[in-house]
Amino acid sequence: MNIGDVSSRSGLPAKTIRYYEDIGLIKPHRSANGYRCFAETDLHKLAFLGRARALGFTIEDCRTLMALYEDESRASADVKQLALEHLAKIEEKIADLQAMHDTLGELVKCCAGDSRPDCPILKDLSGES
Amino acid sequence: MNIGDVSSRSGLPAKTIRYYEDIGLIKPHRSANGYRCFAETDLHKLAFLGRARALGFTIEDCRTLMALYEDESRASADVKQLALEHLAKIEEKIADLQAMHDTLGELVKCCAGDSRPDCPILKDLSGES
DNA sequence: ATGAGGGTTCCAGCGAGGGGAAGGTCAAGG
DNA sequence: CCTTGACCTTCCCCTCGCTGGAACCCTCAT
Repeated sequence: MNIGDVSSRSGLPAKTIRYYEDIGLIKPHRSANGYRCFAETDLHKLAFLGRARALGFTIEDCRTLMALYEDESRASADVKQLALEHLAKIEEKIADLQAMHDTLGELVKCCAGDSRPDCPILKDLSGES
Repeated sequence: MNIGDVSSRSGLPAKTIRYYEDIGLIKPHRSANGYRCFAETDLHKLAFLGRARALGFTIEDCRTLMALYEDESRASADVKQLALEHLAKIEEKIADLQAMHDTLGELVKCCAGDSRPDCPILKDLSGES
């Protein structure tokens, strides 16, 4: 398979696939003409990576997850720990965003949103509380 | 005021303050020795920027907000619209993160997390559903 | 022969700064 | 007077996960 086929079958842009090779996540062979030559296992790995990235795992997490996946003697505890740490980071981000949302939501609610210059949002940002 | 004073009084790192000057958000004067020389108004602007950034506004949003703040004849509607757009982006991010959280949470719940290699998380990532 | 539509490499850039080097300036202490 | 240490300056590279584009090569159909 050439990169275009792998791209459409995995849903990942060709650029991303080249990048993943660059950083050593996959190691496709090369044809005589220099083109990357992907096997089914490469496609499978790329799909794995796509799903892991979609769950928000970092590239380094993905590297670890792939290694665990390929290690037949892994302990599921290691996978679970990684997932739990990631889950905690997600929760933290949600909490941060939620705090912003609440604060900004309050300010927005207090803003008339008309043609007058009076604005509680700007007032808050400027420090007049 | 030198940059160190402004930094400690605004809570922003000196690097960030120099960066904000670089991209034209503030324009401190210079002393004879080449040091940046901040007035109270600069400090005030930096505090404004700090609060806007803490609410998750992008630098470009901050630029617009500052312009609105300094425009005595602004319409609060313009501020509110910017805030509402930002609020929508925040909500979108929260929704994305929440979806990840839910999916990953389910997988984690199903994973024994012991010394055996069997792992529903890896199973899901590998596409065996 | 030529054009379209693959593929390849390499370089630059995004946002919002952070790290650190190399050097100038200033006040206090010996 | 000299030095030390704490500031300040500019400059350039690094982050993360790609993305865009330039310049070039390969293959097949017309």
